[in-house]
Amino acid sequence: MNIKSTINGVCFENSMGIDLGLTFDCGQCFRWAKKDNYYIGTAYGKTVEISAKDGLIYIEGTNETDFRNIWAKYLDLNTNYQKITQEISNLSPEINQAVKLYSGIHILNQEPWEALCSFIISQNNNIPRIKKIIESLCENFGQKISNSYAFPSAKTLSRLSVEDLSVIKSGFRAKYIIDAAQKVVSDEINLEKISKMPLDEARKALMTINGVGPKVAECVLLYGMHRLEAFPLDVWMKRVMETLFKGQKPTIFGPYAGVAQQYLYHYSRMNPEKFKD
DNA sequence: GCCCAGGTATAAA
DNA sequence: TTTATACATGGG
Repeated sequence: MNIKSTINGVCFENSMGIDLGLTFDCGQCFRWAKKDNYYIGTAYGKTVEISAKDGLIYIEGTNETDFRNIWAKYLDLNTNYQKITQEISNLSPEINQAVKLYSGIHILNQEPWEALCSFIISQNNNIPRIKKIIESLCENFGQKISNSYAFPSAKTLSRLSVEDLSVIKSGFRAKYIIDAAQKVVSDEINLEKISKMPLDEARKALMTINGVGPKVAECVLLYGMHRLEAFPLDVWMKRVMETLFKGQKPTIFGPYAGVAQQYLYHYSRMNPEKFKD
């Protein structure tokens, strides 16, 4: 990829066609805030501002080294999404339409621990409040980095009590966060190893954490471990379509099809009439 | 007040 | 194995 340094960051041609709004606001991540003409967010302990203009993507607050080591991977800039979306398009007219509308979504490479915590917090919750709780978690227990806060480590959170966590108002989820942190610190849960396990084994391991069920496990695998390859796309798609046509939300996440899932999620929200019986 | 939110643990059928 | 209910909190 051809990148250039700017005064306080880098810029590069948006040849992969990433759509920042769709990518950051589709529900896969919770720490990006939309400003006037850019998104500001924190990942891997670094805060940056990302914007798109005239076919270029600008990342402010970074350098070429961090771009290559962190942001190119985080934003999944080296995956051929155009090829994926073509495959998806052939599956059905609905998917084809959805792909047209939402073809700039990238599945991010988020940190496994952050994804695990975030999706524990997401259960029986809504996105604005999920974001608030996570921001509060970072402000109260994360390391300060300039004007922002890193996501707190498992080690930090493992020492907290439910009362300590009451400041973030996560409700009944507090005990789950602490259990996850303690299992990670004791190495009973090794996210690095789990990320390389066969899918069913990995899912089983994640679900030994109190408060992690099939849905949270899928989100961690998909968004925190980038296990996009693990499900056959057609099998997953069938599940989602069946769920949608039953009038329910697609609550089980998939593969590589995470891409398609995101399309479908948006598509079903934007065109609810098409998904009524 | 009542209902719901990208669910899960628990008890009971 | 499948089905009902509570769970903390805040917004509509």
